[in-house]
Amino acid sequence: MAEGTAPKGGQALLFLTDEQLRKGIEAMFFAYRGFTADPDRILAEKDYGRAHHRAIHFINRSPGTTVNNLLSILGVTKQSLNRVLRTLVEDGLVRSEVGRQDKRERHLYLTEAGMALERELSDAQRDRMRAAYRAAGSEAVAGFRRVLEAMMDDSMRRHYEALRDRPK
Amino acid sequence: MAEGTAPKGGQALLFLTDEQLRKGIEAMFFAYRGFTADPDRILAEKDYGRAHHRAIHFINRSPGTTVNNLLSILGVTKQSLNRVLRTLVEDGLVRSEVGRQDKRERHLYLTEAGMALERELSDAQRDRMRAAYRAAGSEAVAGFRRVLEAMMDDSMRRHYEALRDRPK
DNA sequence: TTGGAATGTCAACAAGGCTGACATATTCTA
DNA sequence: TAGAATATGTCAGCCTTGTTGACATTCCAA
Repeated sequence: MAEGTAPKGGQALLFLTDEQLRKGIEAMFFAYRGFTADPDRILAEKDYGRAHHRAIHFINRSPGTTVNNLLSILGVTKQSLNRVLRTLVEDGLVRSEVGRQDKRERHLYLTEAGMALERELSDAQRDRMRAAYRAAGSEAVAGFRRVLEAMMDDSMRRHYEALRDRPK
Repeated sequence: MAEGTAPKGGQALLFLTDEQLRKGIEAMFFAYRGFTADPDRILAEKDYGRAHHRAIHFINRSPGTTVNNLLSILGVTKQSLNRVLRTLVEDGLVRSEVGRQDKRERHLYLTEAGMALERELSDAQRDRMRAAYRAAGSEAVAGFRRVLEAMMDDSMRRHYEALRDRPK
């Protein structure tokens, strides 16, 4: 801890100018565009959008997840998610199974084709992330994650952490 | 440099697992939601959207900027931007002035009312950013920015840097 | 066994992206 | 100076992805 500040309590009391904060805000804005650019290009070719990517990503991360769970991770309405899921099921990328215990629930899985697209998308996104990490160095990476984690809403952080250490 | 890796060349050769990269990707996703949540709430009350926020932000950052410049910063079509600008001008938040040298250009400025909304939005966003920075510590902040900057497309980084050190 | 809660589907609407075509004013250039 | 190029605005229409409302099915508890 402690760098460019006088640490008083246990936590360093950072001196933060509006200018520094504003740079962080703009960095976030411009970087997010880069973050989504590569998958967006792949998706556009296949007539899918970001919503499809998000669904595919989290189904892959938690195979067998229910629609409701996905809903609360993605933070959209069920109607909105449903439209995306329907096309993915129609196109044979996602399989939807009626729950055994509770038949109201649908459990979602990627098919082989779904996994193939997931790999293509996440490879592209990981490539950029890897390049950024390499360019920034390992200390930067740790800091990057810490700031992002602190920026999340609590409900999102819960989802994030629930996914964290599952090696897939 | 060098942490959890064997530094070979001048640049540390980070050892990055897919797992680490995936966490970074998910952190980015969930954090961006938090990043936009507060302004989104304010905007919703006033029947504006994120598109209005973006326009207001960058007009504030570069008063007198032209439509064309804004277009290339925002990366949208002029039709799309125009729809937003028209409502902002109609509502008296933005002023559009015919250029003195080149009368084809329009120069954009925030009105008093526009500045007031800008302050409200950026205060909310800065508050969250400040809290995240404080929670993460000053070393983390530097790393955060470095990774984000490395993640941008070149064209976006140019815009970002052009804005960087202007104290407003 | 029945009424309420949970889950998911269908229909319709809005915001904000997009393309294409075109008008207007202005500036630059051959 | 005529014509090309530039900067902006506008109309029309499309798509994705959000929204709300209405409704069907299933489960569970009183």
